[in-house]
Amino acid sequence: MNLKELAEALGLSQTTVSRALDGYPEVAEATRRRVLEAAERFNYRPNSRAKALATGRAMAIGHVIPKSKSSVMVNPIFAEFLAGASETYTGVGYDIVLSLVEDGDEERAYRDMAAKRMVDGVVVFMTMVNDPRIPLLKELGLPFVVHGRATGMTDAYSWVDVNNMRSFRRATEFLVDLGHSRIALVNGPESYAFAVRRRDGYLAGLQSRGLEPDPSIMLQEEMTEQYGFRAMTELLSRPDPPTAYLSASMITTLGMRRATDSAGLRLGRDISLITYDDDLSYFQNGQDELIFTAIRSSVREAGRSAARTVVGLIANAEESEQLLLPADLILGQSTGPAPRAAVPAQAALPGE
Amino acid sequence: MNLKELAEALGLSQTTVSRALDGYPEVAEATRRRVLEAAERFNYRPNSRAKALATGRAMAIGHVIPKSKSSVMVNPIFAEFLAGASETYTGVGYDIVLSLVEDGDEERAYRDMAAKRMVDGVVVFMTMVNDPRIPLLKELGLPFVVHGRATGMTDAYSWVDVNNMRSFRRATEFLVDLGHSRIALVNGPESYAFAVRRRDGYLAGLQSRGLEPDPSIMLQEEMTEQYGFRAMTELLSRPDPPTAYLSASMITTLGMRRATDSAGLRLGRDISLITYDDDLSYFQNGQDELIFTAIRSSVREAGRSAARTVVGLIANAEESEQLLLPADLILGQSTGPAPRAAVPAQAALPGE
DNA sequence: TTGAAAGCGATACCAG
DNA sequence: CTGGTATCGCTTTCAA
Repeated sequence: MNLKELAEALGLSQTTVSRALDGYPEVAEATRRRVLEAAERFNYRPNSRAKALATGRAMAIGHVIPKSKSSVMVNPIFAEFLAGASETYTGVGYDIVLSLVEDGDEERAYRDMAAKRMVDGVVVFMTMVNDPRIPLLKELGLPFVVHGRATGMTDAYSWVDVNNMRSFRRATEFLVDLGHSRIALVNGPESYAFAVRRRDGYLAGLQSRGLEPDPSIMLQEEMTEQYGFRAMTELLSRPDPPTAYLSASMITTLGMRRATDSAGLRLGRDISLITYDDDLSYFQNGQDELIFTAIRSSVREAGRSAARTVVGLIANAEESEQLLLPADLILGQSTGPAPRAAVPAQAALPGE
Repeated sequence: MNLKELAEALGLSQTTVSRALDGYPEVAEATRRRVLEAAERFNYRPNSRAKALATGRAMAIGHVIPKSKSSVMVNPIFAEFLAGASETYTGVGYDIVLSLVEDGDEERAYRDMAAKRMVDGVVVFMTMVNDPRIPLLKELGLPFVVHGRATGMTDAYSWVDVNNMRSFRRATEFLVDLGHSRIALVNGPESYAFAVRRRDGYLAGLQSRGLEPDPSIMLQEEMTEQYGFRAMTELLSRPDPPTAYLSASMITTLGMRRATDSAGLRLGRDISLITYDDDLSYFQNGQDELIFTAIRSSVREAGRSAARTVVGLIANAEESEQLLLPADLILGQSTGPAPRAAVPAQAALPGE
């Protein structure tokens, strides 16, 4: 059923039917009711391709994901972000176009999207230091929002981020306050902006407690299980292994736990481990381990916000928003008998 | 730059330019070269919305994902499948439209997709026993391929699956042969078709080794970390805890490992654990744990195949393919000194 | 308050 | 081999 047929069935012109459906004010109330009722009855939906062509709006947002970084897809953070974004999109009638591209094909993917007009805007993930996609998208004139913040950029652009720096600073301080002095950082690659911020937070945490950083226990690599396993195995085999660990991702942590098992060590007793995107419920279950829930809900909100922003940019090409969400940081310790009170989230500080 | 402008710049008609670009044979070789060169120079790409309207092909495939099952997004299997599918899609010029929907809104999501003509076909995930989406999509006339197989369906439909049943049978037999007689099954919800097949494989494995199943150690639930933790904690607290465990997903296993840690037990020494979608590399690293790599590569191939099939269905609405991929099952044991030889994959048996 | 008609940017049929 | 023109389904002036 298309507009023409619907209009014929109603004995009205396409114009009137279209207007009634889109809520234009100049259509008589009785007519509108009749149209709406018929549309419902015939299960009519406007053809989105024709609509896109006529209005110049595709009503879709592109999300380009470099494929080799397949860890991204497995990342709970990514899933959470996308879930949040989709909440917003469905609310305003936008669709998500997913583009998994080979590394190196990213530029072409964006150029294609822009030229083919499949999407009205894009969301950029896994932002790099000095990310080349930002000037590229500016050049293409494709509205975009960045999840994370590129560093070393002079241009203004819209971004949404969670407070990685503060999360890692507080986690580090927390571990120091528990008595740890050798704390390893099992970070993602510091070519990513978020990894740099996490490292900086870690360093700030050490410094605030008067500890010197040891570069030999600060690792960075693509966040896979294998990496976690190798890193932990190697660290534990040292003469003076760290007693506490900060892990950048759940997947990496999975590998680290394997290594811990292999070494016959027990988390929470022999060593402490804090994972960035881990889940709080274990702590509530009285699990014998340190838990650090930084972000699930913040990331979901970041997704919503990014979606709102990109949609706003499309409507008004001038707008440029920047939003820093506090990571809802909750720390727990179970070596004591009772759960520690959760540390309340703080408002974001400028520059963090 | 659009077709009209490109044609004007070349002093040719839109028709000729269009034909040259799409590789029609009747255009002069010299003209074609000239057109191609100009298109390249002006960075011209046909507007996909206009093309879709004119051809009746959206050149996009929809993937609808129920949101509450957010575990799906985190599932490595899902990521792998999507990566495989996208390889095929990019090869043939299709895009992926992702639709995360609230549970219960699924039917509406499919109806929308069909009526709005955003996509030419869909891929169905997390297939249920007697999945209502299959008759729905048939009714809508939207070409589709199912990842997994619904049971209890009489209609023919296209599906791609990995051999869940055989994987779990062989894993079970493997554990029995190692000397285990109490093997727990930490399964996904048996409302999903794949979970039923896994259970059946598990039961077949026990039976082939002359063991009686114990329903009290066969669990099923949505595959989250929390579930893994709770299930394992509970099982370990029993007077006669199982000595071996079959887990349905990496995420669930993560929770199970926590519980194992809490209980002060060590995998590979005190108990054995096999995870469906786990990674082989640990075994090769000499990790002290049983490893079961069933599927990553098979699932990627399943993704490719599903994409090929749905694209084929769109081209030829009569076609209906069904493909069962063997799970590339590799078992290892590290209690002995040397890695066991990998068990070679077998061809799929009918009915499995 | 309603309708006729001109696009939007491609494809594809029919002539030449 | 090349070009004119109708068409896809909708939105949006412009008239009535």
